[in-house]
Amino acid sequence: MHQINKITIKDVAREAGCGVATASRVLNNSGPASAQVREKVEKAAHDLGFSFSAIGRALQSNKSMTVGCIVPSLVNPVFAEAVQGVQSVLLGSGYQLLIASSNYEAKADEELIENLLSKGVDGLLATVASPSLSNALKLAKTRNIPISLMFHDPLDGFSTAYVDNFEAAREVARQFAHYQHRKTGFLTLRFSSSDRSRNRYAGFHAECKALGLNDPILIELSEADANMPQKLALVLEGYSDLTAIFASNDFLAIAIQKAMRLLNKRVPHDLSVIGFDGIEIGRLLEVPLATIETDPDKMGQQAAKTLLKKIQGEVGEQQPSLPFKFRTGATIAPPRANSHDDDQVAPRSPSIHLTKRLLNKG
Amino acid sequence: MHQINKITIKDVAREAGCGVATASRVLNNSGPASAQVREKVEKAAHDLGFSFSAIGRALQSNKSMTVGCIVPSLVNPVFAEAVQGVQSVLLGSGYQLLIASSNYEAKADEELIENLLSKGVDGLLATVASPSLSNALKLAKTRNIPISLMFHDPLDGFSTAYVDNFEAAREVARQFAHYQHRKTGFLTLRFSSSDRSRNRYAGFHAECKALGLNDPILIELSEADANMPQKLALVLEGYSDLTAIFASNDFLAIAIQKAMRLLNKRVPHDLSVIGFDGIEIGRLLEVPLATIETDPDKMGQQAAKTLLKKIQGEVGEQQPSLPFKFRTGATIAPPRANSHDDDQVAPRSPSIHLTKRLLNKG
DNA sequence: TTGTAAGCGTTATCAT
DNA sequence: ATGATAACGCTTACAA
Repeated sequence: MHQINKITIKDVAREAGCGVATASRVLNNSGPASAQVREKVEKAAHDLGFSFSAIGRALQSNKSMTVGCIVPSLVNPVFAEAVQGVQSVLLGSGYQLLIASSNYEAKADEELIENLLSKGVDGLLATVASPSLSNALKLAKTRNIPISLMFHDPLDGFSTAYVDNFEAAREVARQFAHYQHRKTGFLTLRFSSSDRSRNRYAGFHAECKALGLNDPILIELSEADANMPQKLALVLEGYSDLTAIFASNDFLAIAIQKAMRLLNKRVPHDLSVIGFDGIEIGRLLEVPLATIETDPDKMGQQAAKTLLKKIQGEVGEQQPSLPFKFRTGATIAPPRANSHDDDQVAPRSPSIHLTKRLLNKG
Repeated sequence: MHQINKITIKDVAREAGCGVATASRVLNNSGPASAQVREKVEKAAHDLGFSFSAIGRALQSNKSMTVGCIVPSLVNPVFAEAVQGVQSVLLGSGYQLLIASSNYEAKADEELIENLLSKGVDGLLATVASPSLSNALKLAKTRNIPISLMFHDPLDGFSTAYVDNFEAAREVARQFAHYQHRKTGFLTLRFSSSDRSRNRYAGFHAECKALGLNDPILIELSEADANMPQKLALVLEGYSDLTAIFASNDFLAIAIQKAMRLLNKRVPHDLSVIGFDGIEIGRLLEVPLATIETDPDKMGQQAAKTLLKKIQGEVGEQQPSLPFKFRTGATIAPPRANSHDDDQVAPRSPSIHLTKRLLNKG
């Protein structure tokens, strides 16, 4: 019951009273044709509502005019913007995007890429758990399918569009140092499966060390911790000696602010926070978020441009890392003079009591 | 230089020393085969690293195992979540998603859908400027390609997954009425090209009328207005008699809060605000956003499920509208007693002066 | 149980 | 300038 009415080039040729080759030539402007027959073919195609089958074309030309793109998530605005950037570049190019999101699962990465390959994509844009361990990416290379990575640091044999997470994280350490913080933490989700997060921590750690700060505490959250401010508050309570936290992304940073409010504490008075990504909403907050600004849209654009070059047989060499910028905000300030000046309005309830209260809420 | 190494089923057959039909039957478990040859074929396929070409299959079976999806934007979290919902449903189904975003442009809608059709998608998920005016959608129907709309109100001949924008907007009016507001506004982007926005305004307007409030003022913003709090502030200044604004989405609502801060006014003291969508971040704000909560993820899921049913030849009947819920927040309160109690700390500068100051900033 | 061959829609080659 | 035909990778009659 599906697909009635499929008009093929044969139909057009028959209607126009010519051979299929002629019809093809006319419709593609790919060869000679008398004005006579040209007219007839065009009329026939129009009358019949003909449009080419990309599948037939793909089979014959070995080009699908499709680019595959795999990202961990589309809900994360960082990736969504990157994809948007990709789209904007592809728009005029004749290529279309086949998008898949892995939900941050390495296994899904593999399956989806294989699927993309079987669909004959002409190129691959990817942000995966681990490019170097991906057999599917290896397979793509074997088949000589152009690949551009996004968000990943440069890696042997791949080209990538990225910000230098390590360097950006060093800047965060410098900012904290500048504000006299010594006891810092790094808050992240999925530390083990995100090279971005690991690189950020590494850079942060290295620069803290270099500047003589304490080693930053690594705090890895579960999905649930991150999504429920109450739970996050409980976690943060356990680290009340820290005066500053570097959040691996802006959402976490915003969640921290919320959690601190639940604890009757204030940002930046009781805890300074710096985020990462520079999402737009950070600017609109009552307490504008200090963060590392990046440009995922541009990242997507760069990756897509490089990929197109490669597809067209050009070199598509590795571009330098994209710029980042520290955007200051009201979430960072010097630490309180010292822990004894509890002149806060809200009394600090004993931890265990507070914990119960919070749990009952959640 | 591309696509070296393409292993086809012919190669497998040759390597296994059998005919292609046999290889196909083995690899698909679609017919008889001796244990002997079965083994050989499997080994050959494995050794050669064979994988099927979806293109070849699509051409022969007239099924691409691909579903096309068109949304106005992926950066808008509402659509991103819907797409995520779609993906989650499609995940186990064998169908893959071909995504396109139109950037809210009706012309792009048409082109992209046609492109999708030429790629032989087996079904279409769409959120477009105007389903009823879309020739491309008409074409899809002509070809008997199943379609599910998302976000659109029910429309003759289409099935859709949606929330009842009209009803939801009435609830907003009721809330404002309950808090004694009489002078309200409706703030939106792209009023003319978004049926959602129009339906929301219609419902809001109708219920305001029914409850005896003033007719709500329709305020349509340009992209620039919405993205720059300073500009938005200028706009809002022009409507200082309003005591409550219904923002067509949560981002606008958050932007209003920011703009009011720039004007040295406060939400909800000087202006009550209710948003739409219920994005997560609204909860995390210092002043949690009152809004209409919807579930775009579920919307995507429903649309995808219905579409799959249709593709498989089942009925896929229209589902009822998805539920929405008013989520109260700190952005709504009764209007100030009256305009003369200017006991604010910040003096209200004369409009013209303020305007200049703001413009210099932006 | 197995293999040969037709056909899906297109384009390129090669005669005419 | 035009048209017949092979080829792309696959599945499915059909024949053996």
